[in-house]
Amino acid sequence: MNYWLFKTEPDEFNIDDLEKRGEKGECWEGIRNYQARNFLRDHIKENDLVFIYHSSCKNLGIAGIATVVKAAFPDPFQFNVESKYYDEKSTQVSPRWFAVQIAFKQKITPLITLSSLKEIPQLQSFPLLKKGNRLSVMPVSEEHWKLIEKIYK
DNA sequence: GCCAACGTTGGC
DNA sequence: GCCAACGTTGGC
Repeated sequence: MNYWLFKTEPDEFNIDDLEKRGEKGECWEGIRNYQARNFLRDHIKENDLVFIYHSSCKNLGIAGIATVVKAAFPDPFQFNVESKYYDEKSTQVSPRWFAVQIAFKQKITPLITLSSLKEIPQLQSFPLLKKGNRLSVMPVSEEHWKLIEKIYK
Protein backbone atom coordinates (compact mmCIF):
# COMPACT_ATOMS: atom_id res chain seq x y z
CA MET A 1 0.00 0.00 0.00
CA ASN A 2 1.16 3.50 -0.78
CA TYR A 3 0.55 6.97 0.57
CA TRP A 4 -0.26 10.15 -1.34
CA LEU A 5 -1.16 13.78 -1.01
CA PHE A 6 -3.77 15.47 -3.20
CA LYS A 7 -4.16 19.22 -3.30
CA THR A 8 -7.51 20.87 -3.64
CA GLU A 9 -8.76 24.41 -3.40
CA PRO A 10 -11.35 24.24 -0.62
CA ASP A 11 -13.53 26.87 -2.30
CA GLU A 12 -13.95 24.39 -5.14
CA PHE A 13 -13.94 21.12 -3.27
CA ASN A 14 -12.99 20.42 0.34
CA ILE A 15 -12.86 17.65 2.93
CA ASP A 16 -16.46 18.32 4.01
CA ASP A 17 -17.63 17.99 0.41
CA LEU A 18 -15.82 14.66 0.24
CA GLU A 19 -17.48 13.49 3.46
CA LYS A 20 -20.89 14.30 1.97
CA ARG A 21 -20.15 11.99 -0.97
CA GLY A 22 -20.14 9.06 1.43
CA GLU A 23 -18.90 5.61 0.43
CA LYS A 24 -19.21 6.30 -3.26
CA GLY A 25 -16.66 9.05 -2.97
CA GLU A 26 -15.55 11.49 -5.60
CA CYS A 27 -13.88 11.21 -8.98
CA TRP A 28 -10.55 13.04 -8.77
CA GLU A 29 -10.52 14.47 -12.26
CA GLY A 30 -8.97 17.37 -14.09
CA ILE A 31 -5.33 16.58 -13.34
CA ARG A 32 -3.45 18.01 -16.33
CA ASN A 33 0.17 17.60 -15.40
CA TYR A 34 2.18 14.69 -16.76
CA GLN A 35 4.06 13.85 -13.59
CA ALA A 36 0.84 13.80 -11.60
CA ARG A 37 -0.84 11.86 -14.40
CA ASN A 38 1.83 9.17 -14.18
CA PHE A 39 1.25 8.76 -10.45
CA LEU A 40 -2.48 8.45 -11.05
CA ARG A 41 -2.16 6.06 -13.95
CA ASP A 42 0.68 3.84 -12.82
CA HIS A 43 1.06 3.89 -9.09
CA ILE A 44 -2.10 4.81 -7.20
CA LYS A 45 -3.93 1.65 -6.21
CA GLU A 46 -7.16 0.72 -4.50
CA ASN A 47 -6.94 1.09 -0.69
CA ASP A 48 -4.01 3.51 -0.85
CA LEU A 49 -4.37 6.38 1.60
CA VAL A 50 -4.43 10.05 0.64
CA PHE A 51 -3.89 13.21 2.61
CA ILE A 52 -6.30 15.91 1.43
CA TYR A 53 -4.45 19.22 1.38
CA HIS A 54 -6.24 22.56 1.19
CA SER A 55 -4.29 24.98 -0.98
CA SER A 56 -4.66 28.57 -2.19
CA CYS A 57 -6.84 29.57 0.72
CA LYS A 58 -6.80 31.13 4.16
CA ASN A 59 -6.23 27.95 6.14
CA LEU A 60 -3.49 26.05 4.37
CA GLY A 61 -2.88 22.49 5.46
CA ILE A 62 -3.83 18.83 5.60
CA ALA A 63 -7.54 18.68 6.33
CA GLY A 64 -8.22 14.98 6.25
CA ILE A 65 -7.63 11.52 4.86
CA ALA A 66 -9.23 9.68 1.97
CA THR A 67 -9.08 6.12 0.69
CA VAL A 68 -8.63 5.22 -2.95
CA VAL A 69 -11.74 3.24 -3.91
CA LYS A 70 -10.98 2.85 -7.60
CA ALA A 71 -7.61 2.89 -9.34
CA ALA A 72 -6.89 4.71 -12.59
CA PHE A 73 -9.49 5.07 -15.33
CA PRO A 74 -9.56 7.56 -18.20
CA ASP A 75 -10.63 10.99 -17.01
CA PRO A 76 -14.09 11.37 -18.61
CA PHE A 77 -13.78 15.15 -18.74
CA GLN A 78 -11.08 15.07 -21.41
CA PHE A 79 -13.71 13.90 -23.92
CA ASN A 80 -16.37 16.41 -22.91
CA VAL A 81 -16.32 19.41 -25.23
CA GLU A 82 -18.31 21.38 -22.65
CA SER A 83 -15.73 20.84 -19.91
CA LYS A 84 -12.84 23.12 -19.16
CA TYR A 85 -10.82 19.93 -18.90
CA TYR A 86 -11.60 18.98 -22.50
CA ASP A 87 -8.52 17.93 -24.49
CA GLU A 88 -8.96 17.75 -28.24
CA LYS A 89 -5.74 15.80 -28.62
CA SER A 90 -6.89 12.95 -26.41
CA THR A 91 -8.56 9.87 -27.91
CA GLN A 92 -10.73 7.09 -26.49
CA VAL A 93 -8.25 4.51 -27.76
CA SER A 94 -5.32 6.22 -26.15
CA PRO A 95 -6.48 8.57 -23.43
CA ARG A 96 -4.03 11.16 -22.28
CA TRP A 97 -5.44 11.87 -18.81
CA PHE A 98 -6.50 9.67 -15.93
CA ALA A 99 -8.54 9.96 -12.77
CA VAL A 100 -9.05 7.91 -9.62
CA GLN A 101 -12.01 7.61 -7.28
CA ILE A 102 -11.46 8.46 -3.62
CA ALA A 103 -13.76 8.31 -0.61
CA PHE A 104 -13.78 10.10 2.73
CA LYS A 105 -11.97 8.35 5.55
CA GLN A 106 -11.54 10.93 8.26
CA LYS A 107 -11.32 14.60 8.96
CA ILE A 108 -8.36 16.06 10.80
CA THR A 109 -9.42 18.83 13.16
CA PRO A 110 -7.86 21.17 13.58
CA LEU A 111 -6.13 20.76 10.26
CA ILE A 112 -2.38 20.28 10.19
CA THR A 113 -1.20 23.67 9.06
CA LEU A 114 1.47 24.19 6.44
CA SER A 115 3.46 26.25 8.90
CA SER A 116 3.45 23.46 11.50
CA LEU A 117 4.65 20.98 8.88
CA LYS A 118 7.50 23.30 8.02
CA GLU A 119 8.63 23.24 11.63
CA ILE A 120 9.33 19.52 11.55
CA PRO A 121 13.00 18.93 10.68
CA GLN A 122 12.41 15.37 9.42
CA LEU A 123 10.02 16.74 6.78
CA GLN A 124 12.67 18.83 5.02
CA SER A 125 12.55 16.46 2.03
CA PHE A 126 8.75 16.30 1.90
CA PRO A 127 7.90 17.38 -1.69
CA LEU A 128 5.04 19.61 -0.54
CA LEU A 129 7.47 21.80 1.36
CA LYS A 130 9.96 22.14 -1.47
CA LYS A 131 10.18 25.64 -2.87
CA GLY A 132 8.37 26.05 -6.13
CA ASN A 133 6.56 22.73 -5.83
CA ARG A 134 3.46 22.70 -8.02
CA LEU A 135 2.51 19.05 -8.10
CA SER A 136 -1.13 18.52 -7.19
CA VAL A 137 -0.69 14.77 -6.75
CA MET A 138 2.44 13.59 -4.97
CA PRO A 139 3.74 10.53 -3.17
CA VAL A 140 4.24 10.53 0.59
CA SER A 141 6.84 8.17 2.00
CA GLU A 142 5.75 5.81 4.76
CA GLU A 143 8.19 7.56 7.07
CA HIS A 144 6.68 10.97 6.37
CA TRP A 145 3.15 9.64 6.63
CA LYS A 146 3.82 8.16 10.06
CA LEU A 147 5.46 11.37 11.22
CA ILE A 148 2.50 13.45 10.15
CA GLU A 149 0.08 10.93 11.67
CA LYS A 150 1.71 11.52 15.04
CA ILE A 151 0.66 15.17 14.95
CA TYR A 152 -3.05 14.43 15.21
CA LYS A 153 -3.18 10.96 16.73
C1' DG B 1 16.65 19.75 -29.61
C1' DC B 2 17.07 24.49 -27.90
C1' DC B 3 15.11 28.18 -25.61
C1' DA B 4 12.22 32.46 -25.29
C1' DA B 5 7.68 33.56 -24.36
C1' DC B 6 3.79 32.62 -22.12
C1' DG B 7 0.39 30.77 -18.79
C1' DT B 8 -0.40 28.77 -14.31
C1' DT B 9 0.32 27.62 -9.55
C1' DG B 10 0.26 28.80 -4.97
C1' DG B 11 2.34 30.98 -0.81
C1' DC B 12 2.69 35.36 1.01
C1' DG C 1 -2.59 41.46 -5.79
C1' DC C 2 2.26 40.26 -6.26
C1' DC C 3 5.65 37.49 -7.97
C1' DA C 4 8.89 33.42 -7.98
C1' DA C 5 9.00 29.07 -9.79
C1' DC C 6 7.72 25.93 -12.87
C1' DG C 7 5.54 23.46 -17.09
C1' DT C 8 4.20 23.90 -21.80
C1' DT C 9 4.25 25.68 -26.36
C1' DG C 10 6.06 26.70 -30.67
C1' DG C 11 9.42 28.92 -33.81
C1' DC C 12 13.80 28.09 -35.41
